[in-house]
Amino acid sequence: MNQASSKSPAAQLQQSRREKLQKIIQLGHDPWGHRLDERLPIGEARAMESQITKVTTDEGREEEQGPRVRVAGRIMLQRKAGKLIFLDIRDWTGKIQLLVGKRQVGEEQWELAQCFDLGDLIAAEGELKHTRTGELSVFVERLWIMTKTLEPPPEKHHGLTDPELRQRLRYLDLTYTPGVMERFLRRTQIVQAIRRTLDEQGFVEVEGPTLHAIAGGAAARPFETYHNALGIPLYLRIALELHLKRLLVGGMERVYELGRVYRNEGISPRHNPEFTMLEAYQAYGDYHTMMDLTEQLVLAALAATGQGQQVPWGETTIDFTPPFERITYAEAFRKHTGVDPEDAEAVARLAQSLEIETEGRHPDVIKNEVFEELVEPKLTGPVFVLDYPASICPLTKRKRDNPQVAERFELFIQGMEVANAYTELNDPDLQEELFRTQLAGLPPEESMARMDHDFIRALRHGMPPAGGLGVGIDRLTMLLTGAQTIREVILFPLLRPEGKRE
RNA sequence: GAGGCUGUAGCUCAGUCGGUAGAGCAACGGACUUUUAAUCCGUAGGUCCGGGGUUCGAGUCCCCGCAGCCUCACCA
Repeated sequence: MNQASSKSPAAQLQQSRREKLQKIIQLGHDPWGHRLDERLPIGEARAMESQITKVTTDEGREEEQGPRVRVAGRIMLQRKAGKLIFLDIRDWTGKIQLLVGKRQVGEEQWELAQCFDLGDLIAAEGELKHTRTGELSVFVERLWIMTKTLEPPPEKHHGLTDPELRQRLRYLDLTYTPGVMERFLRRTQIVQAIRRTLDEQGFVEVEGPTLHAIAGGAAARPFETYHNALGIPLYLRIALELHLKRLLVGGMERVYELGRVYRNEGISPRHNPEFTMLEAYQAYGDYHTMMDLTEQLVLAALAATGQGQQVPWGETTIDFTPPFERITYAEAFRKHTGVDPEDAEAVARLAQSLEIETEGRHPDVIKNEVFEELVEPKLTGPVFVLDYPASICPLTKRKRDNPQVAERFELFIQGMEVANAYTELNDPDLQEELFRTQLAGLPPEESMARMDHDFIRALRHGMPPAGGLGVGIDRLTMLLTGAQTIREVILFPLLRPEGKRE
């Protein structure tokens, strides 16, 4: 019959929008808009409600007089009532109703308003007053199209609910799913507060390399890539640690990096292949120094989100009242398993009952698997677990009076590992030995590849005794914003590529 | 990587026992100068995730694949 009926349904939905786009051009407007000065964020415009006064007209009627405001935003809702249109527009500070009357704006502007669709970005100027039903509104005298939209927005009351669509179409999720924008803005506040706190304490922020010839500093499978001109394989970094420690050697006494690391591993509600990590190193400190710092960082982040110290989390509440509980690894183990962590045989029996492989493995590794299985889920915290078995801590200094125990702590909240800190190992010979022990069991070519000789050389040049801290920013943000999955705090979590479209 | 669940209009969702694919919102046409998820009348819109199979007949049953979610595995 006509071309429209042969088009795809999506194209048919676009068609009326494209026709309106042409109409806007015919009316002499630019459908893609341009700079707009003197515009007020909607939140600020709303705050001017108090400036509205009541006056009595010459005819003796009482009416309102309000300030002139100019606002811009996306059309969320449109109600047409004859020669009157009510538009709800929204920017990232709030929502406000616009009242557009044909008589009030004139023929030309009225024609322009006929070209508006849900989702369009528009601007309006007029008097801020209340409608008859008391709704604060802009009584429009002038309208602009700022940007025409060609796709229909999501359903107006439910928004997007399909988690896949929410992640793929995050740009829609941000405006149409309640709370999403707020959560990501909170994430920014958290990161800002952490930077501010560190900066105030004299730390300097640096940017280390993300391409590593040797992916060290953590145990994780790296992403592999290749440099064409140099003809060498490279890895995306899995940790910030080894380069920051080199800077400690270089004399940067308080140094941190807040950046992305990449781990080529599984995806889960708590794992995304790329995530944001803070690592901070303080010369002449130790793990207790970093424990205090961690607490300060968490509290500063919390304060920045404008919340109290009781934070809702699912069905329960997390109590961030300082000081956070502190418990040794051994005590925590005993408390939550009922087994003496020193009793290797009892630990092994417990491990076997959990179907953990014990054959030919180091007792501390077995113990730690039991710990992860039975203890970590019970650490609702916030709780600092300190003094880890030395054999599972290859980058950590041992306790002076007990070389079996490493000066390391982890901060657990709701069973999640949020922070990890050490008194940093600075003995180059011991470090080299621990690397070798750690790598024993790996094929020789792989173990040589992982041995970072330059890092050992750096230690031989002298790294001051220091405390080092790592904080998982995504997980911390989850906890401070009530997000039950990491995908709710990462703007664009990794997804498989979309199949064919159109 | 394994198992379970899910996938229907742009969006949110129904779809009985296997018998011609539905609603709301959005869109389009019409009425309405104080609406609030506006309302009322009318119209149009489908690769039922993809591919095979069983059947007279498949959105529905079976097999394979794709994607998402959950659990597990991996994650010193």
